[in-house]
Amino acid sequence: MTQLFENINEEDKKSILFSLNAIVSTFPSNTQVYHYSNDNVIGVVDEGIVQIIRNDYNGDRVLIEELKKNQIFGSHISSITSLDFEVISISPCKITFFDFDAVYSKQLKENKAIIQFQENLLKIMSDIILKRNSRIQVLCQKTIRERLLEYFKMVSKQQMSKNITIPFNYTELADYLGINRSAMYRELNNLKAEKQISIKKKIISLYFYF
Amino acid sequence: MTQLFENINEEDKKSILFSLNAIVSTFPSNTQVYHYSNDNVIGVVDEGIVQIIRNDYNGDRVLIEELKKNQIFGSHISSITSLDFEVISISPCKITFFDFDAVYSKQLKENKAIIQFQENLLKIMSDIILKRNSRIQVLCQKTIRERLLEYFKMVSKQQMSKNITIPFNYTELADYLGINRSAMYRELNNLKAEKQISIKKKIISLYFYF
DNA sequence: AATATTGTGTTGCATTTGCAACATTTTTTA
DNA sequence: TAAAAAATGTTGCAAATGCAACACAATATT
Repeated sequence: MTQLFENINEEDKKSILFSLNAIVSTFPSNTQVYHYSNDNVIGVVDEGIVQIIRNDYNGDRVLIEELKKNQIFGSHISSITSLDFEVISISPCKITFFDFDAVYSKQLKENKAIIQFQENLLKIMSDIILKRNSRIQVLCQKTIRERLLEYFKMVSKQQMSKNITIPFNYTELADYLGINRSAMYRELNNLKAEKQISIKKKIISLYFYF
Repeated sequence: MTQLFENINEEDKKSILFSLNAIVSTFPSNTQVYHYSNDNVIGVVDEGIVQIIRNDYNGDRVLIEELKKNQIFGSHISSITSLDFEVISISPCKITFFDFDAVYSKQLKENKAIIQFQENLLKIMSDIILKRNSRIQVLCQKTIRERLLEYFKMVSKQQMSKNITIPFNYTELADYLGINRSAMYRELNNLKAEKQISIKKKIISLYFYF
């Protein structure tokens, strides 16, 4: 996974962050990390874990994404341009905010390191697009069983193992898959009964071929 | 919507395309436009319409996206790194292909217009991410009714009207929403019966408040 | 212009799903 | 460490959904 300051030395990093009006903030757990504004702010997670969540008009919450160290969010890439989107810390965390529009300011065009920075940003964006595509692939599956299996295959490919570790708790997993939690448990039990999978806490072993 | 060569003159455009090993190809309707390769190729739709499609292991097709003039696709941003992804022309079309990795080659760093090109590419990517997020928002709705309404709201916002024009045929719309076609019709009829919407061919009028 | 293909629209039925309402366990917070 | 909150796990039931199998209309193809 590409990082924002890959191949950029400390000095250039400081200079870039200064030019981008960067601000570093810390937050306790369970706090709103990002408030809607008209500026195109990008946030980088330096420490901790945050979630991008949208609250439905009917009260359901949609977990858009969970972000860890070095991952980014912002109005340009997270649809958090409306009030129903939230970025929430689920552990104490440290976030660097900077101004997206400033990335292409004239001032910065003089700085050579900015080209590397832009390249990193572009690669991060293409990573995000690939992640979103995978998510769409899973969500397009019609049945709960198909969603689970598609998701398991995806994670198995990422983790390069048939024993996968779910990066969510099971309530969040249901949110992520866009399905009802209890219906998900039912289907997990069916899969267990058919010996397609086995579950030990957050480790799921896949016994089917793909 | 940002375009790849916005604020770049013809001369610079030619120079950039040359450096990126660009090739312009034309295709008749219903043809495979993109074949999997190890290179990180980006395709730009100059004329016509193409669809990015993934064929499921169980035979269902998932319509990832429909692309028109100036929109882009590629291995870096379309998950078309595996053989089950296809890019299909649904009308005669003209496509410019270029090498993604060359965008940051040393040769190009000497060219000033490339900075504008990189900026455009970055903005296009953030547009794509926003589009994918909207799609996820729709697909996370649990019922067919909710998906339809969420989608209608989204399109209404885009088209800035309560009389929206569906950019698909209804079979494709069902694919896009990840639901069964006949179940979709049933629900559309329910919505009509409740006078929440009315349908005339591909124009749907929304009567509910949001 | 005739034929083939694709899209539209409907319905019955079996299956899947969401929901509510629980009990229980685990984790967090005071 | 006690109390509160959140997560796990289960089940019955009503409602929603997918699927198959149609008929018909509209487009494309030869």
